Amino acid sequence: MNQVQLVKQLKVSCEACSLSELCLSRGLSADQMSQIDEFIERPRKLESNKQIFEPGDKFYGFYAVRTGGVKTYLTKKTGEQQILGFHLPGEIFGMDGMEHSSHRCYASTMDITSYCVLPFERLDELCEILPDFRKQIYKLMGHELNCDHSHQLLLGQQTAHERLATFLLNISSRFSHRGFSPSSFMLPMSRHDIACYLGIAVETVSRLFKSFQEQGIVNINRKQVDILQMDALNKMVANCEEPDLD
Amino acid sequence: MNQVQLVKQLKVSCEACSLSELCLSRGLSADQMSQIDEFIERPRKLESNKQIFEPGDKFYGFYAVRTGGVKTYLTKKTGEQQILGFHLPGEIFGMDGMEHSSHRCYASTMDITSYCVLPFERLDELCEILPDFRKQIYKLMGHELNCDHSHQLLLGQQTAHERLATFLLNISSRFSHRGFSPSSFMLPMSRHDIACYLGIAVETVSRLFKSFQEQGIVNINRKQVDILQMDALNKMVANCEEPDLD
DNA sequence: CATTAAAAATGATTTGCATCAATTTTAATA
DNA sequence: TATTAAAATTGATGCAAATCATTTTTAATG
Repeated sequence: MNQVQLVKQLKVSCEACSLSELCLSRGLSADQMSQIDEFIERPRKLESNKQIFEPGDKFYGFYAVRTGGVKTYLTKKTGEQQILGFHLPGEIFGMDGMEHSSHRCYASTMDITSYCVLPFERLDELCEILPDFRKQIYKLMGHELNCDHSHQLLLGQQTAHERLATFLLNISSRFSHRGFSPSSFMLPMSRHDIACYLGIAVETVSRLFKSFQEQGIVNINRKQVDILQMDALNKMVANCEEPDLD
Repeated sequence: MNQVQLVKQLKVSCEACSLSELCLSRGLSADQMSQIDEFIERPRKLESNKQIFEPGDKFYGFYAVRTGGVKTYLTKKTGEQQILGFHLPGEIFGMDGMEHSSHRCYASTMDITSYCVLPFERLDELCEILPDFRKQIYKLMGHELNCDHSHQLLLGQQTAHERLATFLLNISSRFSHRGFSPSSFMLPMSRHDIACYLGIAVETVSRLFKSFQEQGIVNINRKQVDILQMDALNKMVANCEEPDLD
């Protein structure tokens, strides 16, 4: 392989990225997409359990997960962490830094992970000149807020088994949107992380997975999840949800 | 009073508004502020317990509380509500509608309340031409996210008395920023709403208020709160917080 | 001011889940 | 492949806070 080809391979391209339908460039024209391409840095790669940023770190921009998985979280002084969100390929995180130009939470990889960095100043410039892109950014922020709101409902009002069912359906739906099976997938996070996201104890996660399996609702082997009765899960969360809109 | 004066009085003005230091116009020049003035509608007034919007309602824009108080919330089908946030004078709500151009949560008044409506299309136009204003909007959205994150930490990891102490300190600090006493104020919301915000039972709120009072930490009479030992409250939440940044 | 309904407070009881403690399984590393 | 540490599971026990039931207080209305 010659020099030119190598450089080409290293150069990021949203146009070529298999995640372009999910990520920032969603709904943009090829022309607009190439404008984003111009400033996106070469993807960075980290192994599992590495920190991407922590509270106080300067806000550099948004982060887009390409492969692997990232968790964002807050901690109590006693060490317990509350996981705010799991971020799968094609998803964006880091918006917590917008308020003070410095981050307020931690972000760590949960697996070997590669991600793109989208410098905020460049995004802002695009916002100035591309109304469509601006709308995309608004939408993204609204989405983030709505995810947090659902999480608040879960943490404040749902029982442990409702929480776990909600979690499985949420991950399933996100895999499904990326074109993968909604009923068979690998969880990128540990039991401990699931517990910290759901606000329950690890032991409870174990026991509930076992219980779901005994009821024939799922098959769970380590991180491999097979949902056998999607309706049973849906029924379990039926009382927790708002009716579907638009 | 003649016709002209009457019209002038009805006309909203961010410049003249006593909340301008808190609300959207924060940090803008007088010139820029007058640009906002041009599209803000006459404030609307509602009595207590009236709905401003509900899930599915078209997203018209942001809302700024002038007087009174507003709660935003989600509900389970069984009726329980999870309050997502309380919105006091000078604060903004309604950003949940940005994702789908329709709201995802409910917003209701908790008191006689007047509020301004900020049409989103107009805000967006200002974003296009005023980089400073755009930054203000980003900051606002980041703030909203960070509030939600703190709330997630509270709901997922804090005990009932930590939650109530956090709540009192949070309200205190917000009143304080508006120039009111941090240690003596009227709560705009009912015990039930406090419970729904904190993810605990109303009875628990009553009992904890009583317990705090017996310890001489606060004096609570109906909705009037007097904080006697701010340090005691701070100590109570000491393990829950991240170190202060910037 | 009397009547009624809603909100808040108080007490008794229950329970879902945490916590504690101990194994078992899986993964990491020499 | 053996050794070790971390992750996950399983069981026993305790408790914080929910739930249920009742009373008291406050606010609303004729």
